[in-house]
Amino acid sequence: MIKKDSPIPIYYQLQELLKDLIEKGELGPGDAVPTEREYAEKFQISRMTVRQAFTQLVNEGYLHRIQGKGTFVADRKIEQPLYRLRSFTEDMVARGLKPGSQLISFEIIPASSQVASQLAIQEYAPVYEIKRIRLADDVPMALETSYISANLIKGLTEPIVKESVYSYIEEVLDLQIDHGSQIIESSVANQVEAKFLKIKKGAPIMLIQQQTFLKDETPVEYVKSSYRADRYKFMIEMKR
Amino acid sequence: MIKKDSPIPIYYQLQELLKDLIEKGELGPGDAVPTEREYAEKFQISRMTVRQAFTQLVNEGYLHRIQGKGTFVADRKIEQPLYRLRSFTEDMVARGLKPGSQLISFEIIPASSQVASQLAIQEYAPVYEIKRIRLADDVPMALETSYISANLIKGLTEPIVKESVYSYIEEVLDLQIDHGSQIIESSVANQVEAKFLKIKKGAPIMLIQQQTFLKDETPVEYVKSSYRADRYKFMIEMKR
DNA sequence: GAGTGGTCTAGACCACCCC
DNA sequence: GGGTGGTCTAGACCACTCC
Repeated sequence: MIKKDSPIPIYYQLQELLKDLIEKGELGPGDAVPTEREYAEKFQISRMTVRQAFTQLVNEGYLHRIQGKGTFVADRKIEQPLYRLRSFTEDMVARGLKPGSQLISFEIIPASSQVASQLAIQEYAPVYEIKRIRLADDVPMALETSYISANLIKGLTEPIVKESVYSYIEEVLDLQIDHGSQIIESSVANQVEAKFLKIKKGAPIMLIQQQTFLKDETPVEYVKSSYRADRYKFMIEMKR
Repeated sequence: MIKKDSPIPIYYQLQELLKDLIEKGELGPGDAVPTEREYAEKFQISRMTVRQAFTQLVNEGYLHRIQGKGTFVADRKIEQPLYRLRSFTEDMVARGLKPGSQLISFEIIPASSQVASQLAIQEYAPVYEIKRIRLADDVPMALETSYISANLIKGLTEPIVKESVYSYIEEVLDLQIDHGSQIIESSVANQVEAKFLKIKKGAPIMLIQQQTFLKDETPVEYVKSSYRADRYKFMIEMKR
């Protein structure tokens, strides 16, 4: 179980062991984890070493400690909704709005240097460029341009884009979208954004750039969106 | 410097001492921090205790360690993802900017209905209202108004506000800030914001409202901030 | 009072970096 | 080789929770 003569640190072995138990569901949210002293005794290691493993898992949000009581598997109640990556459609549904979409253009173009760097591909490599107006309750919510590597995601067609790109990637191609990073900034609408979003030029907009990744850090998609500030707010929760 | 007979843990005292040095600019990005053994010797404490302080500062993004070389003040990073709830000061340090603050006003006022509902207190109950200009590298970054229930957080004074409200709450009052929720939206600067932030009226700003909570969901603070859009981006990572 | 996590000690050896 | 951080030990006492 724990190899003391392994080059892998003991605290790390214990950490992975516990993660496994949690991820396999053998320890569910709220369950008490064996005490630090129990693990120290069981594996004949120092309690400080057990603490080192526990501490990291606490920092990663797997466990929480209560002095005098014990160590418990964390509820992911708060953590999950905050960090969950959603498609536009999922986001709107969660907000109680009816999602909609108008395709403006869909084509394969050579990647610009910016897009290439975001997708970690060669400049001029083929990418799908998908421009859409995103609607909520039939009113424009955002103007969105999405870039996807054509060499990674093959066979994307207009009908698929009108359905759901995420479903195609996850279900048809069986690639697992794992995480995304977003950069959010404020700006004001230019002429194009004003026209498509039906707002005045100079009206506030929220620019969101998003990269999405597979588990192995391969970038899948790069999206630039301009949201109407009068209709869209971004909410997140964070742990101290 | 370090009080060994204090009820405040030694590792925590050392942590704050180091944070101060960094925030006051006495230790700049890339500078080597005294070694673990040096601190252990200097304060006559165990090296493990020094490590505990260092480890937390590494996790918070203040320091980074290089095996065989030493421990260094973290480099400036342009876009630092926010995984955890940070004070303005912590946020700026993580971005490699020097945080600063100018107090505009500090008073006790009766809570408006909006503030009362955010803090889960009665309307007209006394709250501290703290208005500040937040600086990054000595240039205005945000205009911030913070509301704190005067019945929950007693004894807040101007000198404390000029130091660190979070430290006061967490260290002196021994209340543990646990999580926060933020609402981010885009807007344009009004006359007041334009004046304090030294931007033009109508320039884009990012409005961030934040509630912070203790573990038992008691709201501690409600903050409304207007960030200069040309200087501030919000970055977050999310799991699918 | 028994058990838990929180803090702390005074060492030890290892892996790594730099001279 | 000398110094750094990385890991680990085998204890100790404290604060807290629960009974």
